[in-house]
Amino acid sequence: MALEDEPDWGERLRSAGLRSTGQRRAVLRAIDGLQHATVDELAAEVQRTMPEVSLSTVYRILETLDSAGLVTHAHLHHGSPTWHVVDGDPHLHLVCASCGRVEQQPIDLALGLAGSARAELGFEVDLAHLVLHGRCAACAGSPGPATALPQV
Amino acid sequence: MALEDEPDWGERLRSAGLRSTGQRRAVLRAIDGLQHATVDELAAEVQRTMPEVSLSTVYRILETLDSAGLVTHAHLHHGSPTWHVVDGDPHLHLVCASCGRVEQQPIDLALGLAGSARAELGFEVDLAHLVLHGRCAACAGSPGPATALPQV
DNA sequence: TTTTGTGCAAAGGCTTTGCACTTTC
DNA sequence: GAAAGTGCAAAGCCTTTGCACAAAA
Repeated sequence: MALEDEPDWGERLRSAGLRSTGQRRAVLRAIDGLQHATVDELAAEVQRTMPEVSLSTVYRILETLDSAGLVTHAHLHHGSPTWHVVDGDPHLHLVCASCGRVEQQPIDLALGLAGSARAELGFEVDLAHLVLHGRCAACAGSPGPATALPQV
Repeated sequence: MALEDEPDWGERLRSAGLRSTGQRRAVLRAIDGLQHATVDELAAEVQRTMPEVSLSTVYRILETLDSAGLVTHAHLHHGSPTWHVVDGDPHLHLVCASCGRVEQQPIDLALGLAGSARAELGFEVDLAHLVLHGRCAACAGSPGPATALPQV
């Protein structure tokens, strides 16, 4: 979030062998800023500063960035996928079925599971794509003050 | 599927407070037989014996059965959800990103993860909805072309 | 007989595609 | 200047909905 930490998106694009266009940088910036945003949310964010960017361009950019490995997506909710930047910091997602909130956790949480799957089944779990559905602390019954605001 | 083990779908429907129609029984039978089938696959299976059953009817029946708790669905792949009957036997799904195969495993595999999530985060994981993406033993081990095949 | 379910066809929403123009390298 | 990217609009899925008819209770 800190502006000074803002990655050099142009550089990242070039490193990935892609051309650095204003639209692509804007989409990267939007994904990085919004975290877990849907296509429409990203498009809206981009169009705030570049109103002429079309939805189809956003779709195409997302696909390009995805195959280049710069971003990835997960199906956290039923409808559209949500997107986020691929950092050096893979994480898994916890999605609350009650309040809809998404939280991230380091993949360490699931290292045991991954180990078991590998040892017992030979299955290599992709932890960065792991989504845990369930109920967050607030909704599961902790009497605590519900931070249970609907996402968005 | 041993025929003698075939559940009495009409009875199940009635118990759930639903009317027992030929279409509903056929959809239940198809879900039970195909396992992890998509809407189109289910419709095709049903239409094999009841050609006049329309796709919209299958959609409506799935929604009805879902809210009645007789079946459930998971988003195993990107597109359509896949459906399966709710038995006394919850399981989690392992989806191979290379060959697209889906395997089921008892939820025991992830009990440790669920415990950690509860203890450390207060998050109650819904194990029956857990999907592990990754590479199955065949695709992870064999350096073959499997890793390059687009999912079917 | 009343209530609920189904078939058909049309409408909706989200995503992809074609083509001419613009931008990057 | 060549190759790649973008905008716009149209086309394509998949899914839902409206309405008259059919089936279940």
